Amino acid sequence: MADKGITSRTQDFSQWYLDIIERAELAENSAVRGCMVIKPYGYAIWENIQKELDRRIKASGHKNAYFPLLIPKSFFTKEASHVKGFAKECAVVTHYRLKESPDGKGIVVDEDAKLEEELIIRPTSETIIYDTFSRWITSWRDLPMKINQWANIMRWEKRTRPFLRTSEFLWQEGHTVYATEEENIKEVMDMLQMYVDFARDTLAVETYSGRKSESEKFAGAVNTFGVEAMMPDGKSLQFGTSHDLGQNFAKAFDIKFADKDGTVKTPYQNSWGVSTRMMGALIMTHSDDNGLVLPPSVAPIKVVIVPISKDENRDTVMEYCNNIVEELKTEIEEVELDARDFVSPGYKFNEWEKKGVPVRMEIGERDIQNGGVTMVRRDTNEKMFVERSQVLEYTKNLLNEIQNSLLNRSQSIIRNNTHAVESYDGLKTMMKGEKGYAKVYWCGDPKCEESIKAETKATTRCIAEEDVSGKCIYCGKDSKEAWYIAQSY
RNA sequence: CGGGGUGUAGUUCAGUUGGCUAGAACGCUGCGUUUGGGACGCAGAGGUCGCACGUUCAAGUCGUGUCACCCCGACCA
Repeated sequence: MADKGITSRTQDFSQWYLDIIERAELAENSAVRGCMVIKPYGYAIWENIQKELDRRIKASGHKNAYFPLLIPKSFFTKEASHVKGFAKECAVVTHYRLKESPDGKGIVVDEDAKLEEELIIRPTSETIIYDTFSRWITSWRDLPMKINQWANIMRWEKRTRPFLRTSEFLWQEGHTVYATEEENIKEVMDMLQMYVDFARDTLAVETYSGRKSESEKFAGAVNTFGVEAMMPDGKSLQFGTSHDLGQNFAKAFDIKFADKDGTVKTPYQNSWGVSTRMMGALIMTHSDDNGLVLPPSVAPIKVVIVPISKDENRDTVMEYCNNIVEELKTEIEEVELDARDFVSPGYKFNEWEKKGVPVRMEIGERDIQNGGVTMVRRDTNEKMFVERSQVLEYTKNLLNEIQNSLLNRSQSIIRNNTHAVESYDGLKTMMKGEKGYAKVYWCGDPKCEESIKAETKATTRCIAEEDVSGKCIYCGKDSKEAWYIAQSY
């Protein structure tokens, strides 16, 4: 079941992984660790993800905007629990100028150019956006205010892992302001569901979603709801969150509006985001020992055609291939003809497998004589011969079939790795072995949660069921809630 | 911040009790032969052995210091 190989590959930089990203080498003595360069092929995957997410976000009524990278320290400290949650992982800008070193060796910070107030490189943008909102919002007519930002952010994590926790990462953060609590909470849940649907339909990743515990919630939020995916090694990956901010930030940033009844009121807010981390979920969920496996919906190249020819018949083969490319492109944009004649077909097969292209066509003299093409699907490595006249129709169906099949596999992984656990000993055994999600009763006491974490490394991921009755797995007291708990990234 | 480890070619690494002009594989460049699962031959380019100081006739190798990175923890909306 668990493929430890895939997981370990996301933690080091093996060869095939280097097709997508590489470790940033910023400088010989740079203290910046855990930044990554996203290569063109990797970025193309991200762009496909962005495109579909952006469509869904706009469909929910949000408009894209952009706010500054640098946040004055004073903004940052306005909401008490927010600053407490992020303070330990912030990069701080203190100066605005360099100068030649007095000893003539290189460049040093000009101490005369010290900023009066330090600037924080955004670890998230609530504070700078809400400072702006306080000026944008004056009347009930300005609400709801629905804004989304695509940006990079920086968190100085003590330990980084490629994709899963990098110092700098790309994300999308949505910020909404409502006049009423009901509207606000509805959207918190709607956006959570949007992420669940996106993961399922586009990434072919099945998830659990629901409310987070007090200790796991966003710094400054009333409630946080998370989306969790199961990785092949039995650990859970949180790849999206939706926060009910209540009036916490509105009060801290003095966001007010005059309502229809003439009184001045404080609005309600929510925020939600997903990051390049979900590319980690995508890679770990689907890939195998031969490299990436990409769902067609996000694959930069959906079909690759590898011509197999010798000098004598190159023209014939290429003409046949070009003809097929032309036909495919009428309905499938992402088709690539690998016309390089300086690498062997075997090399190409391997290379496109590493890159996770869903469908490969191998076309040589033999196929032409048989009146068709050889097709190979990446997810199962199954080879098939398809009549020339059927190629377009067959390819479209095959791409759908691959998308569905990857989702089915993800669904069985999450299902097969979820177990209702009654006894604490059972939980300990599970977390030492196969891991996965334990569905347990928990009384809600943070002390039980903390002890479970200390003894099993498992944390509460999200609530599984409310209004049920059972006994807390740790203390045995009455519990009305079942929770998914797991070790996590 | 604790524990462990590593710094030698673009990459991964070898380099013996200190000893000759510092090596291999992959990658890269050129020419030729190849091409249905990571082709082969020949010729080439490529190194301040992390840095500093020390011991020695002699240091990639030993010592001290320093810097950087990796792994395991702790931490992580």
